[in-house]
Amino acid sequence: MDTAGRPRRVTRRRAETRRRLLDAALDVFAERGLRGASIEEVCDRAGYTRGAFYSNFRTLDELLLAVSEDYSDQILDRLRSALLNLPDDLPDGEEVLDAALEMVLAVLPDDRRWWLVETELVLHAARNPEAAEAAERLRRRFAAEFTSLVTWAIRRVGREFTCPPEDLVRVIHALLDGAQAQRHLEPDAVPPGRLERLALPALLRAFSRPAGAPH
Amino acid sequence: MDTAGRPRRVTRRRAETRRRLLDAALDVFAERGLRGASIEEVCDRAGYTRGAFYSNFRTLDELLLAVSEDYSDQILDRLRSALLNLPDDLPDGEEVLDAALEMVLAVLPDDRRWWLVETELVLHAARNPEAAEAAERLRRRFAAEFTSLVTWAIRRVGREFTCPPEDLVRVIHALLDGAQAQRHLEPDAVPPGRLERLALPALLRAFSRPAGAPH
DNA sequence: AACATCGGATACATCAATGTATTGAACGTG
DNA sequence: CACGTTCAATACATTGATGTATCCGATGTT
Repeated sequence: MDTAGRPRRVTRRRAETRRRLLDAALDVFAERGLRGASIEEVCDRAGYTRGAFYSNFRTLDELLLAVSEDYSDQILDRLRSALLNLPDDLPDGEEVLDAALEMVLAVLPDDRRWWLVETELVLHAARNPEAAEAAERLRRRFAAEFTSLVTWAIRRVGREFTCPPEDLVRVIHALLDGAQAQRHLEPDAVPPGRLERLALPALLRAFSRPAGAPH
Repeated sequence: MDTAGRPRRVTRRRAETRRRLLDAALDVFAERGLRGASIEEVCDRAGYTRGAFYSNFRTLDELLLAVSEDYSDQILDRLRSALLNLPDDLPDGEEVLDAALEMVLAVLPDDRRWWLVETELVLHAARNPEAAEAAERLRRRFAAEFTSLVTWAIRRVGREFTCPPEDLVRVIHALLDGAQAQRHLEPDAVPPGRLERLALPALLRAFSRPAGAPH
């Protein structure tokens, strides 16, 4: 009924239903896309009828957004714990960069469903002003957190930026996005991490330097 | 009726109808997406009824592919003529790279519709085996042509690769893709060419060197 | 100019999905 | 344990889109 209404308290049953709907939706959206998915199919897979859906969400659009928030939080958690827990015995000099990079790559999800759904959300937001606002919030939150993590890691690794951190993060983000797409489109030609290992070391070295080094 | 049938000869009228349908479809797919678009809306905008559609295509999927082929050919034409007509008075040394880069950036389309439709096709292909095959062909054709253009330009500019050309092209492609997405999602934060000018010079210098230079 | 073919318009039958209104069961609270 | 509330199931009315079968005007050929 209302998702923006009273701060309805969530019973156990409700939480469980929502969880299962979100999980099912990730699958269905990945397979069929936003407009290609039907409310009924999501409910079927979650083991409910449409009644459950209408009791928890108003539209498929709203569900897509919820799925995205949910998953994106999971990614941030993993990234955070990977970067904040870099081992103490990192190698010295330049190799430290590559070591840190490996840590990050290891923790980034290679989930095809997520790629599909994220892309779907991007498209949806690009077309729909209301969705755009919500997606923008999500994106900002992610970018802010990501930037601060990268900043922290660059320092941790004994380097400093030679450009605004936001710029570097944008470039990294762009590259990760594009690489992800190629990987999923041509899995054989582009094994996971391939493009990232090619480009990121060069970029990181171009946009940061050992701390205290002369310009 | 048949798109794979007899090589039906195209009358003037037919060609015109097809053109207008393709143009209308670019708009409609951009606004609504593949599954969100209706055959009727495409026809309305093109100034026809659904009869015209069914006489030229079998499904919306087929139309999407046709639109993509059409537009992608246009891009290749522009790229080709830009790169093959680099001026004779290019600057010397390292700046030649930047000069060439500017030429390319100037000619790449910044068409929001195209970004939307291309992304839509990617998603569609990722989900649909039959579409995947067709999209794959398109992609290959583009990549091959693009690679040979870049290779030509790198030589033309007095440099040589320090990695397989395909790798560099993939990295460039990934970056262009990701940058395009950011640009369209946050037009204010990411003006056209911003990320490209940040990252590409660094990447080009990392993966090519002046011809004949020592390793 | 007459004719055969082609291409697009129209009418129709069908279907899948939606949102709402209502019901009955599960839940957890006192 | 009983009661009131919450939640999901069900039934129903409605809609928008699809594909086909048919028709008629446009096109270009001899």
